[in-house]
Amino acid sequence: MSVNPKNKLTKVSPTSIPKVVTLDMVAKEAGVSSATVSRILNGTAVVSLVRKKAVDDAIEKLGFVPNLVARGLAGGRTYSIGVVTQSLDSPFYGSTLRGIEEKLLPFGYCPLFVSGQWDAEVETRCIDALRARRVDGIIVLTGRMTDKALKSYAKSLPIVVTGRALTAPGLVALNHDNVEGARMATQQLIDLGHRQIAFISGDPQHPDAIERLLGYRKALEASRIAFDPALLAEGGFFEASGLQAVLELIASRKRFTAIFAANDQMAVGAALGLSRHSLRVPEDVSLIGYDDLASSMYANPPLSSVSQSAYELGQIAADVLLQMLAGTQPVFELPPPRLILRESCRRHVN
Amino acid sequence: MSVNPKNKLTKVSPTSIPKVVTLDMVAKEAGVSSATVSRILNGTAVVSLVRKKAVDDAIEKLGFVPNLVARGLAGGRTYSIGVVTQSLDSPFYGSTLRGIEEKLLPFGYCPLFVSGQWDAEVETRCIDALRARRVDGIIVLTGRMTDKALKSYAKSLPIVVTGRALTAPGLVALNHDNVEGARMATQQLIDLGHRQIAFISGDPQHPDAIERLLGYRKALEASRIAFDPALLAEGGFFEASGLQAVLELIASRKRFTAIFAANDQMAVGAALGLSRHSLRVPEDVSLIGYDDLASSMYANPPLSSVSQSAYELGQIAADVLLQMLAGTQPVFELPPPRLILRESCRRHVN
DNA sequence: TTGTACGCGTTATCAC
DNA sequence: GTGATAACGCGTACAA
Repeated sequence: MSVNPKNKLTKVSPTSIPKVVTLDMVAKEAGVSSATVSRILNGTAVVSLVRKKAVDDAIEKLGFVPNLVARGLAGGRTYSIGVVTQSLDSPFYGSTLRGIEEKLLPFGYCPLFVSGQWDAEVETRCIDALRARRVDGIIVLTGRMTDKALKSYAKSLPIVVTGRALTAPGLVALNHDNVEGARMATQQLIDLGHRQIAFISGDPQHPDAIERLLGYRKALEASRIAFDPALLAEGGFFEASGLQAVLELIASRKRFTAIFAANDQMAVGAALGLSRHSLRVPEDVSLIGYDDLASSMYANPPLSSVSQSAYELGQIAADVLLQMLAGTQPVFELPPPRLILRESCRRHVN
Repeated sequence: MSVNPKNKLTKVSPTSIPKVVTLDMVAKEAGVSSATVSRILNGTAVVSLVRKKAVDDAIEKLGFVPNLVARGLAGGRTYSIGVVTQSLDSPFYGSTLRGIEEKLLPFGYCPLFVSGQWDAEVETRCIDALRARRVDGIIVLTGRMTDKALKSYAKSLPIVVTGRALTAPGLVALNHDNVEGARMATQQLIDLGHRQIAFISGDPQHPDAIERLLGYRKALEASRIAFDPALLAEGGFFEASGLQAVLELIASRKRFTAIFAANDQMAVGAALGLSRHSLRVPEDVSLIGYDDLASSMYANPPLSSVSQSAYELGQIAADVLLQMLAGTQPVFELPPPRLILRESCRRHVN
């Protein structure tokens, strides 16, 4: 039984000052003009040390906290970034949100998360809501909206979007190489001696799904394995659909020795479906997923997967937006897909 | 292979108007005063139909979108609610955040999520940041901050906090009955004939952990089973700690036929640890978790768990805050813990 | 270096 | 009902 080393007390004195303190009050207290206080707060201009000391003391004494709403109105920048995710409880995007937040905070920016629910109309409303709140920029995670609509928004606001390949002024797209990731996963199964490899695709509306199917087929072709539509099962990126897909696959009596699922959630569902029919992973069927969710390491058995580092993606997206806001040409490097091998796949033996 | 029924086109026309349109411009266009436009926008007073029509047309024509920052400054309310969660990628709180968002949006409020990282100081900074942004109210999910600090904040801002039992003016606490939930889970294992029931606790700094241990002991006492410290393993609420705890338990050579883990993530880790030693769930060891994560239904085997309906919790928290903002005495009912039985536990046979 | 004065876009308080 | 006009709290020319 481990002992917690840092048993530090959690006593924290709140800054709570019920009264509202304004910059003007600080100015009065310090005996200077409000402009001087503002200058000190923003480092806009050089201020004499005596006055600076007086102002700092006054701020401390009164417990002054700048009103960011007023600052936003006056300065034109709100120091908040809109983030359109699809669902706040997505295990994949959750890490991305964390990456965004951690990158933004040190620079004084605060993310404003809204969810688009995989619906173009909802997304549009989200973006409009963010614009009404005068965010300084927007990060869109994948999304269903058309490229055209996105480009149009980019005219008035810097935008970073993931999961697409397009370029436009004021718009940077961060596109993960799904084809290559899927190819790697499939190739791995081929290298392990598998020839009947089933593929559980994602929602065909989703570009990721299409690209991953492409990568699957690409690997098969490279090894001169004929693509068999009977080995293709359509899923919807959630666990339930992976389970369903495997049940259909089994019911079809089509033989397969391995499954590549277009994401980890479906892979987990598939694993359950297999065990329902007493098929063991990896003894009877090898299994690989996609996304490398944090939980996949603890699946039973630990799931092999293609990592597209959701957390880093968030950090990069935020970083790129920060660069755009700074007015510099954004430079960035997207990590390539990485195959994470765990215990869910093994060599096929006849 | 299922066919997607709603193959609706995703064409959405963006509201994008690069030019900034102000309320004054609308007023000029409609030939009325800005006050009238504001009144129509907010329904503050009765306006003649002719003018209303003119204003509505002008709004439509110019594509006017109210500046919520300016509105916040002038009106004193920002229509945004601060939400202090602990980690944006928590599978448990993710559902809660979704519940909060879905409840708030229809009322014109927008949640502002920040994460406290299970650290009282970080939380304090979060709340200060939210106050600087002039949120109308705050929801704190559990949190490490002292009750005293929280009460102090509540003096200047309505606060809803989960995972605590305390009352104060301007403060409502939504407390889940952890003791009862843990008691139910343990009792279930006892009812199944288990007598050596190990308990993997959570981070002892966390009130939930303490209460769930209490519930575990309460159930044992009720059945006159002596509490055995050797069956207690300390975890930290993450998968890794559940795995570690089980390995320690096994290494200690202490016999046990069932495990109750203080949350699902540790339960999943524990399941992996058991399989590392060729112990099957539930044939050799029964297992119950806590939280009923969305993914637990698809664990292998599907995990029995105590549900505290994270999603509903979020909805209720938001609803209570909305009531406080409306000035009414909040009424609400917290759902009791529910035991969700799946395939990870079974009757103990000698 | 420092202060004055105005503007940011909206709501709220008056009179009419 | 409706329209001036004063806040709201801060940034920033401009002048000193």
